Amino acid sequence: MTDTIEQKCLLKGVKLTDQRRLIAKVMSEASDHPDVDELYKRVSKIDPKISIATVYRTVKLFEESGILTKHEFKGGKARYEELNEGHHDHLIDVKSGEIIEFVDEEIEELQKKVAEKHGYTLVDHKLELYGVKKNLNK
Amino acid sequence: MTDTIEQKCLLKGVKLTDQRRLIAKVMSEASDHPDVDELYKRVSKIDPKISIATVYRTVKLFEESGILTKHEFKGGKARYEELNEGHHDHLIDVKSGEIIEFVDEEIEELQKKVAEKHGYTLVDHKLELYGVKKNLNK
DNA sequence: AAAATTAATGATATTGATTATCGATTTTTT
DNA sequence: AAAAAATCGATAATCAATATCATTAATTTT
Repeated sequence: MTDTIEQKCLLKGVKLTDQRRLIAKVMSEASDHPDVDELYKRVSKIDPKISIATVYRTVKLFEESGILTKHEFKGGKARYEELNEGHHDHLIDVKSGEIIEFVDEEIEELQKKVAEKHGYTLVDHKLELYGVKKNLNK
Repeated sequence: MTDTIEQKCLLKGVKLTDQRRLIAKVMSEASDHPDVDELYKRVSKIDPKISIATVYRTVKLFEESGILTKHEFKGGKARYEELNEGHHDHLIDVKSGEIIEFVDEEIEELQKKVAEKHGYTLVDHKLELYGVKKNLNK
């Protein structure tokens, strides 16, 4: 297991309040990619007083501190995920919405090469694959 | 040169009105990736009567007809581009906003493989590279 | 070709996600 | 403990995009 978000905040000097700590905890425990509404629902169960404005503010703060990443998948609202060393991309099931994480070193390498070829240093990238499940017993 | 948008509409049975024809022409002549506001500005110069609602409606219609593609680059509004056979991805200069188009067959192939490996058939994908220009005379 | 029906337009209201504001509360500094 | 600064909750404002609706244009029916 890797560091919790709370630990990362300590390391990066991001001040934690009760609300932030709660949001950190819920995001650390999430194994999916919740949007703000969903996250708000989850934290509200524990602290019904929390404001959605605080949730928005906090995910933004965490994102700017390099603790969360924001995904803007096709035609949906922004979704958030804990940012860990092991970067990955996403394969999205267009029927069910299920999200599968994957890493492909070869693709990563080729991306860098493409950028270099055009005279650029790659600083970020976004790769999303959209697919439909294959019928395996055909 | 490839077909104009107007020709594609004829082929695909998309009915053209004066407004749609104008939007088609402006998009066919565009070599960049304008958002709706920019497109509205350009068509307004020729037909000042046109409504922005019509521009929104038309790009949506063209997109659904497979004539335009919509790009949702990081944190900006939707941008549109004519869709031609030769698919390509985008390398975005994070400083200037300049957009460079590229194709990399090897990456395309690997994407399909990744999807297959997870039991999926790739139906779509999005690849965006974000980079900074290299100092060439170093 | 006029009447009737259907489709598209322009103007504007509405929506939905996100950000901004602002007074109240909490935390930190002095 | 008083003063200053930061954060919060509630809600207003913003911004892109869609929906509504009366008017105009195009198409079909007679």
